[in-house]
Amino acid sequence: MGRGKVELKRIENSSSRQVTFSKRRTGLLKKAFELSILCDAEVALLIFSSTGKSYQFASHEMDRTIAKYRNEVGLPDTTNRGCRTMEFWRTEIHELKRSADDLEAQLRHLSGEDLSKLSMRELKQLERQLRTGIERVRSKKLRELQDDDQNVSFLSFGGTSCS
Amino acid sequence: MGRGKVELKRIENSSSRQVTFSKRRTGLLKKAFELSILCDAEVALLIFSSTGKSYQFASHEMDRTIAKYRNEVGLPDTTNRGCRTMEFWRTEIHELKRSADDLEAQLRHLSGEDLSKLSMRELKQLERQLRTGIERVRSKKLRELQDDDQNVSFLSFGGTSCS
DNA sequence: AACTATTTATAAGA
DNA sequence: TTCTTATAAATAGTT
Repeated sequence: MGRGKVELKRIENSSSRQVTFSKRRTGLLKKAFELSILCDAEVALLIFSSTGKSYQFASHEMDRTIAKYRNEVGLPDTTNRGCRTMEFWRTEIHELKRSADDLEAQLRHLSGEDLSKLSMRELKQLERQLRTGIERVRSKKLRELQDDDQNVSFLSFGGTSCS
Repeated sequence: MGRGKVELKRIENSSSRQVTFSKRRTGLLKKAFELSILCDAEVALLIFSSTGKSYQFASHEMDRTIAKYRNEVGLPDTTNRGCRTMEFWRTEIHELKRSADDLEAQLRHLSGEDLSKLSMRELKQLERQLRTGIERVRSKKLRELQDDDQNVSFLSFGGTSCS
């Protein structure tokens, strides 16, 4: 984005590299922040310049996010020697439950329940989504039936040749 | 960037939020990668969706970058008690994630995706569910519109009486 | 650090 | 999910 396209490789000119680093670092941090807010995500970003200066962003407690990562990867967390406080787990579970609630609300909406809080815009979107869904289910059904027909044709052809 | 400006706050509509998460996550990972290449920087990025799914990028060894961070910040290494039940919590979280995955699968089915493993019986059931849902959404929409009409009638009656 | 011409990212819709 | 398109945002090169 800018006056010219840039090849994806280390910028050789040191001062250009420095300037680009500064601009893009800012942009990246901003976008990490936006993602965490808009999408309710947990984001941690660590940046070290080639000269060793450090910059970071964490939507939640940095250590917590790192702990989650270690947990995910299956490695023991070196911060706490593999142990975490009760609070960490409590929060983790609470958040997962919250998102499950969210998913359940979506399911209710798609079943046409609990619509009272939805705006007209959301209702329209929901209807579109349902239309699409039903469309796809129908065409899948049709395909299945056609496959069955083919089987039947094949079988009765065999039968005919035998009689 | 897009057809409209977006307010910087949690996107309420859950499926829009998911779509935005998917797009922006991709963008963010890409930019993290580009920064590391163009500017010869060390970058680590951890992202967790609200449903607990994890995504990451590391230009170098992730642990190395995290270690650098810890070194930078100074190791505040909090004490750790009550960590014997770690396995219990791990399992607990694993199960919650599994049930979230389940819910997500159901949602995909209702959106007509991922139908390949469903039997004809299940497809029929799904179609019925979708029919019911769309019916309910439509009647809700209708009621809303009728309410609007009433408001409009009321307003124009008022207007008329004033002119 | 500011300025813009351009490129990129992405929101909304299909 | 993936594509398309209109628009918003980021940023490369310049001053």
